[in-house]
Amino acid sequence: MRILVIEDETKVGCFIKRALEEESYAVDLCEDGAKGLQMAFATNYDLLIVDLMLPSLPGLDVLKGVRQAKIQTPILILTAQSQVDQRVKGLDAGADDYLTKPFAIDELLARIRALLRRGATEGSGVLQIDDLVLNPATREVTRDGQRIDLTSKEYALLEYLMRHTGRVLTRPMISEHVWNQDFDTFTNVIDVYVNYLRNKIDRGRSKKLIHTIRGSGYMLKAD
Amino acid sequence: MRILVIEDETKVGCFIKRALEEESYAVDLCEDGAKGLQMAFATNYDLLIVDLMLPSLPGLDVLKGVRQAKIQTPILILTAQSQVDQRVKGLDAGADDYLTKPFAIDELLARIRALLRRGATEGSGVLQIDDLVLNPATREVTRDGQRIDLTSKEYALLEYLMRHTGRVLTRPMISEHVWNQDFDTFTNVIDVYVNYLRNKIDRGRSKKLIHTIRGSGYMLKAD
DNA sequence: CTTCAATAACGAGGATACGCATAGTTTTCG
DNA sequence: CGAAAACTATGCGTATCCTCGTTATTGAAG
Repeated sequence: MRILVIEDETKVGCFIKRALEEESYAVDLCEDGAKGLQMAFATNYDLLIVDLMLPSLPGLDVLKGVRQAKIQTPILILTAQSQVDQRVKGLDAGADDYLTKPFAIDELLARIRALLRRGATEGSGVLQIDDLVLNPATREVTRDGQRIDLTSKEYALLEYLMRHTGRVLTRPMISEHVWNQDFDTFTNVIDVYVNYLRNKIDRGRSKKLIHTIRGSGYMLKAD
Repeated sequence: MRILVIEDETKVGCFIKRALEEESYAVDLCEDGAKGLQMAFATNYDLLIVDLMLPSLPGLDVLKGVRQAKIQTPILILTAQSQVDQRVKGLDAGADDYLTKPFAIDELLARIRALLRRGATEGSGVLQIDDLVLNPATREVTRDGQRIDLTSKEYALLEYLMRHTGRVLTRPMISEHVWNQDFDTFTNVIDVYVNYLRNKIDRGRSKKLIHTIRGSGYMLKAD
């Protein structure tokens, strides 16, 4: 999952970035509103986090700009305690949720999970394909009730696959959302990690969930 | 589907080419505006992707040249972040859509699908003839609800046929759009692949969809 | 109706590129 | 510093692609 953070306070921004990366999200940080808006156009993010107090361009305008461009990406806004009216305007302008500064990092992570969840299984909170269950809140993965331990990258890859079940995902797409690179470096990292996942998830099972689409990419599917 | 990419930055160009080829498009890459214009005249492309910043000939002139020649091929332009006015001029000059660099590859792919879709079933997103359904987003093909597995080339061929249902498609036409060769080397690859498709799609069915037009080529049709 | 040439369909097999597996190397982090 | 994770490098097996040669079909001419 790839997230853009637009936050001018360097300290806060870096803190958020680090926290999110520890949760296996791919994170881009931007300290300038105008530039952030461009980045939002340029890249297909899964979530935007926008501080409403920004220097060059007010956060509210970033919001409007994104929504005018018909980009449906969920947006979480950050406001100061005092800016109650700002918050309301933000939600009116198309934000999906808000958080007042200062906030607890756990609170932020919980809201993010909630927002990302919307596009997926809708409601339940866990992602599920056949007997494979992934719980983003606890980062716990089970198959047939049995616990499966994954490394950070393995988890990030699986989550991306599960959020796009039944669709063919090309290597460039995976590279963008799970790794943080826009341009291909001609490596086989993705192949290797798909292999790791297979060993932990499909190895020894009759029903395979990870399928390769030769010449195209990979797909997660029950049938 | 055959796509011409006019992009002077070798790295970006190669990346786009690879990504498109993974989606089973036939791709020509050209790093020079003047030459690209010639290629656009010479070959009947399904889509043009043009970078507006080119060395020899400005991308805008390529655009104008193509449109002056009454070529209706959809055009997608690439612009840098700063060139907002360029983008507007581009759209005025006949471009159908734009993308600012850097961009997300799946954003590009989505736009391409949208542009190619226009000429077809218009809107729904899936191509359908009788009980044969092809979904370009998932690259999934079904007949009578039953899943059909196709290789990359088989899929590319079928998509081309389905986008031109009811029209006679000559071998040179097929060769140009599905394979990457302008001039046939007197092989029978096409015949062979039509045969493969028949085995998977028409074999054992009373209603045949793939028809041979002796002396001309092939046609996909329900009747 | 038969014959014949042109065209298309089909089957078999070889070359190649793709993806998998495994082992080795670098990096991160406690 | 050591262990785990992230990444790179490489060889191998095979699905896919394509060629080639043979068989079947078609349509026109006799």
